[in-house]
Amino acid sequence: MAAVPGVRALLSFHRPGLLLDTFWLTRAPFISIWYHRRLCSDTTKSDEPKPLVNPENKSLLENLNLMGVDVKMARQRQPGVLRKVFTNEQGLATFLQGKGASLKVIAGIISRYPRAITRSINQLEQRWELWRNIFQTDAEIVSILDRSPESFFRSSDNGNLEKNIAFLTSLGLNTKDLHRLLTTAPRTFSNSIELNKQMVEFLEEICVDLGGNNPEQFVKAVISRNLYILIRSTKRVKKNIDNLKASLKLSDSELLTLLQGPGAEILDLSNEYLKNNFNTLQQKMVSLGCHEADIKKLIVSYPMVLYIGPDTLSTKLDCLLKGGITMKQILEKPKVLDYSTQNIRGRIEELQKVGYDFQKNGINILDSSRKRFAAKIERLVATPND
DNA sequence: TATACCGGGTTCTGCCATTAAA
DNA sequence: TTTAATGGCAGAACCCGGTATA
Repeated sequence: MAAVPGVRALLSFHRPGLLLDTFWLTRAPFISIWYHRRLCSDTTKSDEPKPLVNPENKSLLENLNLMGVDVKMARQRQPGVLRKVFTNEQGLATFLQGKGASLKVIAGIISRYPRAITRSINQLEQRWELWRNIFQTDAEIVSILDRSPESFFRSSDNGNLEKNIAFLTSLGLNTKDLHRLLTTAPRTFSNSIELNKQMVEFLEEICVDLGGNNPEQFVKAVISRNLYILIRSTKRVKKNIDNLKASLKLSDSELLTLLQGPGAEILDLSNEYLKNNFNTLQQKMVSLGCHEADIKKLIVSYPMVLYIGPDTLSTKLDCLLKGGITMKQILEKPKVLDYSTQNIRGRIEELQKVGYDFQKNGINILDSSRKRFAAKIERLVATPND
């Protein structure tokens, strides 16, 4: 009976859709030896206790080692793959090399997502072609695979991928949007089509519930503003929306405007993180003499303030206040919080050197690109009274 | 010409748990 | 029982420049 897995594996070898096309290129020389050894050992040592799991495939390990794969990492990630009899590591390597991937990149991909070596050449070629509908070059795809191998290899269901592309296009997302989506959140395309549909339907419902009359446009706006939304659960997004509504005491129309505007950007944050950040911000602002209306105003006009971690936000606010800027000014121009504390501190110091008066001239100067800021400083030095 | 407003670009994977399939 | 496929989670900002307007 112990020989059955080996026999089954050999029988399955003749089933369509398996790795026939490349297998003989990879370890064909090993198979007869392996099969013989497996049958002999299984029949002659039947008294010995059966191992709990199949042993690792030694020739596969040798191959992976030769390819520079971090076998220890691969074992930790997906141990089952190392026990497989039929794999396609050489085929995968040849395929990826043909697309311009270096040996180091290929080794990195297999180390981090070993299941990649179970994909057949046909599957790889089909999937690559589908991605190429969105990307201009192979190099772009290679760089994403290098960054996130799981996104490309986790599913072998190319039909699902094709349906996803069609579905996302049907939402009114153009090639540029799809490109951004696949570059930024490639996992979206490995989601089951049902999961993506679920999120889209959920967002449409939110829009309608809030009195919106263009749910399609709402969905497009949210996805376009937050490319990570489709790789989050509806549970998470719903809880964030509920929390925002309750904490800020927003009317339906205010919430709708917020969500399809800048508020979309914070919907994918973890529920606890968003809640904690809100509480910390509230405490900090109250301690600075702000009222509930100020807090609401700040979050509605600049929701990204809730994206900033508690320590960073506190340090940043202190830095601005210490530099002579008032809370009222920050509430008027919250975008200044976009910039790093280090950047703000440096700019305040430079402006103080040239005698810049924040009360008289405002704080907009802090919210400008490096180039524009430098040009402004030059002008201030040339004409100090400006 | 300088400033204000606003939106876009960058990047966000790696792991674990659960379910389905073999 | 094992493996494959899939869902879900934690983590946590900064900068630039086009265009409208004063």
